[in-house]
Amino acid sequence: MPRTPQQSRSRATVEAIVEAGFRSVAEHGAGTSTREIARVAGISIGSLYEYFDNKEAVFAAMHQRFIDDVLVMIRDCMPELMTRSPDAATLHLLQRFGELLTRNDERYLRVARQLVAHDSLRYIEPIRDLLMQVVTGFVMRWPQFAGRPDLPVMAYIMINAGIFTVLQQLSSPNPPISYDQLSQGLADIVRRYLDLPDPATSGQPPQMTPAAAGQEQPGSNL
Amino acid sequence: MPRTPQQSRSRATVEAIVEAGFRSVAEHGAGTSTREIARVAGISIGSLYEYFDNKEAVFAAMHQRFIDDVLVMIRDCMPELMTRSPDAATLHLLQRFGELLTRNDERYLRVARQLVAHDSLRYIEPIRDLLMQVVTGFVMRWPQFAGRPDLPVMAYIMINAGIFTVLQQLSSPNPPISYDQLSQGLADIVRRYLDLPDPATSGQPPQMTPAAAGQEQPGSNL
Amino acid sequence: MPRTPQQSRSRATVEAIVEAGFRSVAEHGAGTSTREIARVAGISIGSLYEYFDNKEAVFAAMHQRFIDDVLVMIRDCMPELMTRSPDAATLHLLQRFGELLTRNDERYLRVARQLVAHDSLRYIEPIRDLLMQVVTGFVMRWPQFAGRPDLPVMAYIMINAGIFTVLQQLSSPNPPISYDQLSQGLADIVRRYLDLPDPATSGQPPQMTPAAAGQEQPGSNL
Amino acid sequence: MPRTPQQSRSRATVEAIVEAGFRSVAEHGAGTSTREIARVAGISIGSLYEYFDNKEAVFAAMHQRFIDDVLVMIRDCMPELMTRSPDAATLHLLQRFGELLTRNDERYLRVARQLVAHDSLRYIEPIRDLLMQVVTGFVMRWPQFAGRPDLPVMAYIMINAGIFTVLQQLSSPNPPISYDQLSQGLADIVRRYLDLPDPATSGQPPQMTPAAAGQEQPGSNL
DNA sequence: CATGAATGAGCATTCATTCAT
DNA sequence: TATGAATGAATGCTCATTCAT
Repeated sequence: MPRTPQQSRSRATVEAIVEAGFRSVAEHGAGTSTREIARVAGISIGSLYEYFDNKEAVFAAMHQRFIDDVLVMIRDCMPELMTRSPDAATLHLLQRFGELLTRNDERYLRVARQLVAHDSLRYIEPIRDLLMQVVTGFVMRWPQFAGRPDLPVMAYIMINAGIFTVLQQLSSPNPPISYDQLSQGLADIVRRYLDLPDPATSGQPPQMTPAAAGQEQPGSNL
Repeated sequence: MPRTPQQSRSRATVEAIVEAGFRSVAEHGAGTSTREIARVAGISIGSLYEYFDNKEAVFAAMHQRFIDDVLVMIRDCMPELMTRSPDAATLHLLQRFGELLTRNDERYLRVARQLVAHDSLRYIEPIRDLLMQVVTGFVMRWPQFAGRPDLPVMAYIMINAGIFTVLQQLSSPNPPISYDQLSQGLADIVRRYLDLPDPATSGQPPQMTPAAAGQEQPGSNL
Repeated sequence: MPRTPQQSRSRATVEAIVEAGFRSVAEHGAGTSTREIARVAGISIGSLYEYFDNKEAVFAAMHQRFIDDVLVMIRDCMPELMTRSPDAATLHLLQRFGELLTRNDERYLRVARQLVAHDSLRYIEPIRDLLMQVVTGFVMRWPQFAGRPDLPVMAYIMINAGIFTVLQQLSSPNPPISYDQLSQGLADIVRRYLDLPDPATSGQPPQMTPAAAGQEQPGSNL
Repeated sequence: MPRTPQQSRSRATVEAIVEAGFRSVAEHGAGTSTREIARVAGISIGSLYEYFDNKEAVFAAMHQRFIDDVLVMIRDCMPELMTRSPDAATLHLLQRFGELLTRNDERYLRVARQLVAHDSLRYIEPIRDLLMQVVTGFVMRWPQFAGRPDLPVMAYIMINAGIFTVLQQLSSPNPPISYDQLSQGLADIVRRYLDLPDPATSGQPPQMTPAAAGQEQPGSNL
């Protein structure tokens, strides 16, 4: 029955343990021991168990920390995203997501791969849900997309494709394509799905207004 | 240390161990023990170590077996694939891939998720390489795709997207979309990338000839 | 190290700890922790160690409390016992003893069994000594018993037999005989030892006077 | 899943562990560790767990060993017991029981006290049952006892009284009475219950025949 | 070749006790 | 006096691996 961190000292210790958890996983993999985590945190093994019920709880805290940071990142992006076209927004989000995963010695990247291996995949649902909200936001701005019956399905697929190809990309020691190419490719898939013009070949301004975008594509093939 | 299986008896034992490995992982998860594997294989733990250096080697053999079976499956499909349009071929391949992963108590699905969690992601490179060959095969039949500078990149992305979204789909207890929707969606992404006509709305026959396909889409909007 | 409780506040804290000890043992068994005892007592673990040297000391205090309560109970009974015949007194005492052991969630029963398991059996000596005094009291009232050379030995045996068979009886989930049968049986053993008449078959009043009792059994076969 | 000891080597190891269990409990008390038991047995901790599921299983084996030895002892006595009067048989049994408990550094004495402390009291039921059979044997030889309605109850009480007073006696460092006095006293209680003549004062031979005993006590208070 | 008993490092977890505040 | 965070030795148990037979 670990204490709830009420005081600043306790809070700092909890923080140190989670931090040590990331570091230990980075160094020894998912099979790292509570002893190692405590050692890295600079506390005794007994103290670790003062703050966490068991090893699982430490990992859950790490997972939650990762998820929370992703959610914060997306929310931070939200206003910026809404000023862009869907494909440009995709590009922007992928950049930010890649940065987040590789920050701090790639700690989140390792944790994210653990999440895939465990049943813990459910942990990423909040992320998918928030991204679906982003899609909904776009639909309100580009009403011509609203009628597509396959929008929810395609959004779900593209979100998953984005998450997992990025994970795979960042986990590869020698990826055959660059992260930029990956991002551009995913954005291209989004653009094609929405029948948006190719900014590289089109003479039109890439930063079209939502209203204009809708009018320019009256014959949307849906 | 362990002998190379030269004789048929030895080969059969190795086979039994790998098979037992799949069964044990299916029943006890990735943390299954060498004892359990030996027990299921019907041999002594000592014999297991006659044929495999260590536990890791057994898992590596299982991974290799999985990869080999995927490669065989793709090669088997190859003639059939070449008679279809790229998007129809995608659909066909995804069906076969899904079947392979869920065969035998989902044994390959479990192993595939382990591959993601480990550094073992490199194991799937041969699969990607073979799929790239499939793409090359299509390019030879549909010459109009050959000139696309982004083809290798987009193929790589779509292959990865296909593999990982399928893994994620099959691993979800309650996926929000069906496997069929996922396959259709991925095929749709391929179709849009290649500017192929939507078989559902187009009045043209979906099983167009390669030559026709090229000529029918002269004004491709890319 | 721990202070002697001189002030009422301290005395109350000691009391709270002992009380919490009984409650914790009742709930978590003999292996309950000092943390749990402190928690139940509503004090910090640090405070517990202000009043008790160690865990053992808390248990010793509980044992002492149990012994003291038994002694008080016997002393309270004393006048009543002296008005009865020895076998009737035995019956009365066994009833009171049983009640004491099962009071308060059987707390004393649990403690008593611990005493048997530990070397702590010496704790019950004061009880035996007091019961021997009860016997002495009877001897003064029934002088004909005084001459028996085996009286101290038999008294000792019967006292022990009474204590342990009662403990065993109360600890059994499904005892083959009832507590009442046990008490009657033990009283019967006392009655037979003293050659007292069977109250069930004898026409004489069971509440004979001590003097009469002696005269009625002149030919005692001892 | 510890192996069943099939081979003589295994059987010897199991034996060594049980033996070490007794020794460890003798030295360190009931709280002795599996490590200590393994050390005393001269094997590794891993081997201990090859033969026993867990610590509890080792203790259960010790308990069983004790119970079995008591049962064997009683069965060995049985023919001898049946040639004696009930009180003489009681005396004989108590001597043998005392010897068994104090053999081998009093190992069984310590274990027996543990049995009292645990819920393991149920372990001694087989002993009580066998002793009840002994009583039944006597009843068949001394038919005049058969009609006593309180015989089962009194037998149960005396058996328990015998077991627990002996345990208590042998556990006391300075018992106020001798083991011989205790045995004589318990036998005396039996004799009085059955209205047998006092062998010390009676001119009759103590080894009366069962038939004679029945005839000599026609006015048995039953 | 096969066996399986034996090993012991390692792990998660507990808990009596201390001591700085 | 009181607190409770911190400690770390100790425990029950697992399991990959070895090696004598």
